[in-house]
Amino acid sequence: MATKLNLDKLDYQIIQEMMENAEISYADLGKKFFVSAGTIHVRIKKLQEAGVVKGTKLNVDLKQLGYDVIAFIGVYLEKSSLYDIVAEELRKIPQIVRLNYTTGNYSMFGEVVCKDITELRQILHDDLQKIKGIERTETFISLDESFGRNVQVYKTK
Amino acid sequence: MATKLNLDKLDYQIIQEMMENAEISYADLGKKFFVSAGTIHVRIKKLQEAGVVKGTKLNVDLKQLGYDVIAFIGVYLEKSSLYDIVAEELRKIPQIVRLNYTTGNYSMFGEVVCKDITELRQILHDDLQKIKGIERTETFISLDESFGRNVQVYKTK
DNA sequence: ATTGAAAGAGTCTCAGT
DNA sequence: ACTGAGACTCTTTCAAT
Repeated sequence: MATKLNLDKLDYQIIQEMMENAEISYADLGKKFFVSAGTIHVRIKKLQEAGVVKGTKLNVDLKQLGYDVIAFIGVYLEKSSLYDIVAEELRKIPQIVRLNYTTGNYSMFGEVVCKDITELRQILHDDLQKIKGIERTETFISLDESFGRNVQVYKTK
Repeated sequence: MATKLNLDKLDYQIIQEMMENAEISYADLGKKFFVSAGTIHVRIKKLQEAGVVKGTKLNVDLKQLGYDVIAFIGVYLEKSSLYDIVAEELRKIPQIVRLNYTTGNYSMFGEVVCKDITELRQILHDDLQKIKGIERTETFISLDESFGRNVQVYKTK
C-alpha cells in the first residue's frame, strides 16, 4: 500500500470520465473540468504512482470476436481447504476469465467465456471433471446482459 | 452488425496485447510484431470501424478507492416475464455494476460493488425488498479474487 | 498546486512501392 | 497492403506564480 490517499473532486471526476473513455486527451479533460492540461497530467501521474490507476484496457466486442457464450459457474468443494489447489487447476483453463472465493452456497464462483455451447460443454464435462476436490458445479448460462457499467466514484448530478 | 470480419494473425496479436495494455504506442506494437507504426494504425482503425474495438477503459484499484466489498446476487423472479421491469429497477441501484439474464437456478444474476458490508446490507434489505416481482435473492460475497484476466484471442506460444 | 509555453513523443496522412 | 516521411496533435517538463 502506497502513501495515504487524499483525493479531491477533480481526481474523482477524472477517474469517472476515464473509466468510460480512457482515450480522452488531457486538453479535453482540462476543458471539461476547467483546469489546464498540465494539471490533468499531474493528477493522473499522482493516481498512477499511488496505484489507484493501474493502466488502461481495450474494450472489445466479444460477440464479434466469436465468443458467443458467457456463463457463470458455482463450484462446491469437497473441503474448503482445497481452495488454492483447485484455483490453480481452474487457472489452467483459459476460458475461465475470473474466479472468486465466495461465501454462501458455493465455495468459489467463476466466469467463463466460450466460442459456443460445445466448448462450454467440453469445459464442464472434460476439464472440470478431471479436477480433484470439486464436489460438483452449477452452471448459469447468460442469455442476455441487461447492463454492464462502472462503479460510480463521482456523482455527475 | 457491420461488414463481415476477416481478421488475421496481426489483428489478433494487436487485440491480445492491447486488452492488457491499451497505452502501448503504435511504434512499440510495430516493433513487437515486425511491421511499421503505420500498419498498426491502419489495423486499429479498421478494428474500430468494424466495432470490434469499442474503446479503452481505465483500470482502477477498487480497494484503494474505498470499494471493499464485491458480491454476486442470484435473483429468483416470481414470473420470468417480469425480467425487463425488474432489470430496470435494478439498474437504478448504482452499486449493481452488471446484470445478466441467466438459465439455471436463478432468473437473473448480478454483481455488486460496495464501500462496505453496511452498504451491501442496505441494498439487500432496503432497495431489493422494495422491488416488486423479486421472489427472493441469494448473495455470495467475494472474500478473495483468485484471478481476473482477459479472453485469449491469440495464443502466444 | 496551477498555469502557459516549449520540447519531446506519438498519431495520422499520403505518395510511393 | 505495407512503408517512411512529413504534418499535426498530444504529452511532458519546467520556470513563474
